[in-house]
Amino acid sequence: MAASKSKEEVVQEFRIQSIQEAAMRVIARKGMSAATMADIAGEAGVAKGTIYLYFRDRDELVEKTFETAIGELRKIVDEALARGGTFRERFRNMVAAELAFFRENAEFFRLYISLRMPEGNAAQQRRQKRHCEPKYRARLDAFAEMLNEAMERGEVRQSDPRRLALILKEGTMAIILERLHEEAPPPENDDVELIVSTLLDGIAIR
Amino acid sequence: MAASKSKEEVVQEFRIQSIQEAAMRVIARKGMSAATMADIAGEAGVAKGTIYLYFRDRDELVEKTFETAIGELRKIVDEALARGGTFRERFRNMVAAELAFFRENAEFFRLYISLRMPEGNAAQQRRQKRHCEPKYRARLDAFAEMLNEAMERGEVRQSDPRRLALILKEGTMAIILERLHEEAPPPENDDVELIVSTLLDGIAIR
Amino acid sequence: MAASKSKEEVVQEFRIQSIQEAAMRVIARKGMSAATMADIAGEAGVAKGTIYLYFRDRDELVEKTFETAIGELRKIVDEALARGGTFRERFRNMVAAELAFFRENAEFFRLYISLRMPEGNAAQQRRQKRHCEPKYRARLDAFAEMLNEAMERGEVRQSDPRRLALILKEGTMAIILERLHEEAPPPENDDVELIVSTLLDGIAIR
Amino acid sequence: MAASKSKEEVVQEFRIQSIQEAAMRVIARKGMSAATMADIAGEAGVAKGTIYLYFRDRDELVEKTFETAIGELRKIVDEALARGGTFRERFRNMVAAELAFFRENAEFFRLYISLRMPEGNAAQQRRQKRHCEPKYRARLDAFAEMLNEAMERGEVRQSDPRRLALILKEGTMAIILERLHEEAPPPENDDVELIVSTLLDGIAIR
DNA sequence: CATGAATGAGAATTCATTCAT
DNA sequence: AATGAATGAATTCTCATTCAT
Repeated sequence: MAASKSKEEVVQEFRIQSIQEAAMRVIARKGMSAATMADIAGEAGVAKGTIYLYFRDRDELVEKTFETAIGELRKIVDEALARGGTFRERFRNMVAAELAFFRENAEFFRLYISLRMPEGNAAQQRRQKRHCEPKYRARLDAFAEMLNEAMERGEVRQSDPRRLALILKEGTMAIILERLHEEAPPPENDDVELIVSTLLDGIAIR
Repeated sequence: MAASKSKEEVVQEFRIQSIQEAAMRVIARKGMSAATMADIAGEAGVAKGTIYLYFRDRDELVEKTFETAIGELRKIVDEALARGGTFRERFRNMVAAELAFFRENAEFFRLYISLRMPEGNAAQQRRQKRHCEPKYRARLDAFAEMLNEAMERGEVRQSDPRRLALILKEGTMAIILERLHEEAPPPENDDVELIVSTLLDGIAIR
Repeated sequence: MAASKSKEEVVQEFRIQSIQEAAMRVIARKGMSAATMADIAGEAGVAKGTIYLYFRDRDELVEKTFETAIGELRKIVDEALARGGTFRERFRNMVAAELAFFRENAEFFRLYISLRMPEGNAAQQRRQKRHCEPKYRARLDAFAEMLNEAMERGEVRQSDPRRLALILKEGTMAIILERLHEEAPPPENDDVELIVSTLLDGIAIR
Repeated sequence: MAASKSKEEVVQEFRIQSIQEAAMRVIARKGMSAATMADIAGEAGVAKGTIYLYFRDRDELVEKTFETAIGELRKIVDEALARGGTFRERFRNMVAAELAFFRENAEFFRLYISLRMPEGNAAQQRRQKRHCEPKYRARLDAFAEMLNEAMERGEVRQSDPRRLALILKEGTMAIILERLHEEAPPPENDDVELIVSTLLDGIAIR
């Protein structure tokens, strides 16, 4: 009834985590289609067959891996938003949290970007099937809701909240991506300020 | 005006174009890794072997296809920018041109998004190698330069032009992507206005 | 005496040997270029993919197979030579050993003959690359050295030992080849005597 | 009735000869299986399709090419033998003629060597089918006959003439092959003498 | 006649998945 | 539970041959 896990469950969770982390690293390094099960098994330090004890097939492994990773990002962002304050403060906290997350999960980034791909590729046979597009959508809707509330409070001007959410999210993401490429990116806070002021205040001089 | 092409050249260009268009369609439909040479040949209405008369291997086909597609986008955007006017007008023209391009090349979109992936996947073995990341970068730099000039003219507030370019481009792209998903997207002009006013004027109420 | 092999090593060696023997049989039967990986796999009783667990590609399989086969011939000939005696005796032993080897490895013969092809086919793209020409050369040099010693002992008249080695080796080989063709070749010993006396004593009547 | 050829026949013969010579050069350079029809057409300076106007398929081209080349060798050797004299003289003339032929047709050599391969590869599917093995056999038989006559005249000691022919032919060929490899081969006459004395007088000191 | 672009059967190679140990 | 050798379907690529121009 309580939360105590049997030793078997602990081992099992550890295995699952190791394999997912290995999958993330390998996919990040070699790309979605070049990452083979052998690569992932090697990176995880297990035999190929072992992966199939925990995941039905390659698709399930990739899907679950993405879900787990996004779940973590979600937790971090939610915590940032929960700290309350004005919309500007909450947006700043969110951006800062995302920058920090990707700093520590740089490898994951390339994965994440492909998450945003539209689904609809009906017959997409082998790799990279449905995956967690839905998760990304859900995250976005939550952010749109936050924008909506801010509009109602008069903090943000009236507009389609979903579209604003997209612009803000992707604008932020663009900077995160850029930082991953840079040898010596500027201090995180500078970029947080740049993003917040650009998106909240615009770039035009009035 | 002269420079007339021999019939062979015309035929050759036509073939190359047919194959590239087929490749775009198939990749858009089935995804980068599920698109086989057989699929592409079938879609193009030629035999498998024929593709190898025009492209060394699968990698070259994909690479060249992307380059061609980006080249077209570039042409369209350059024309929009050449129409001059204030920064706001030029940005509006550019956004409108991009929206129009993707409206007519919806299938291409999914390709384009993967273009923006960071390189660095050194050993990425087979598919989806270097590709045209550089092209995307070059496009971005041109836009950053335009922003820089606008700053010097006092139309845009001082900031890192490269970062602003990223935010504006990806913010725009996010809306384009969204439109591709929507059953009945709003009039293009509405979205152009939304993007321009959001990014130039910000979303905050002062 | 110790150096006992783990079971895995034994199995691995067995597989390698099976595949190489299958390759020899198939190449002997169908010729170098008509022998496909599917043929070889079928002959070996394994799946196509299995071959690639033990050999990088077709070229490596062929190369290694030849090397192994020549190594065996070498062992047999070396044993014959080690039995010592006059040059005539040693040559006779060598010839007899080679005849016996090819009797039991008739299939291998057609392979062997192509081994002797000159290299220099620099750009030879796919099949039949460098291969074991060097091995054949090394064997020849060893025989030339034996001739040299015989000259110093006064058993053989002075001449270029390398050229003599060539004539003797190829003269012997010619008979071996002939025997492979014949429905009912004469007793091996008769041919051994014919070769030895022809090459040592000449055919002219003085 | 006379020998005069129409212009068409002359052109046709010229084409056939060009293509065969190209085939010889390419096969010599790249090996039997790596030599493609495209290679040969390119070397001959004609289109691929043109070859099929003169040869049914690749097999016939190779076969006819070999036959032609061997025919030339045959003519040269026959002339040498026709000069008469003792067996020793005639053999010397023959060896000298062969050395000279291969000096001027070095590229052909690698072809020739593969001619001597045993047939019997029943189902040998694609390349390198029956070919002119028979021609080589016929040449050999003629030489065996010459040996036979020399035996009857008491110039050569009694033995199986066919086997002697083989040893002499292949012994000679071994030296020719060697010369093709050497940067600076010794004077042709030295090798002629070496071959003649080795094979007629033997190498043993009595 | 000559051409060479197009073809497509067939060969090499890869890799997700299974299963005996 | 874990392993990794073996599998074979699926894929890329080659090249002899054809045929419309």
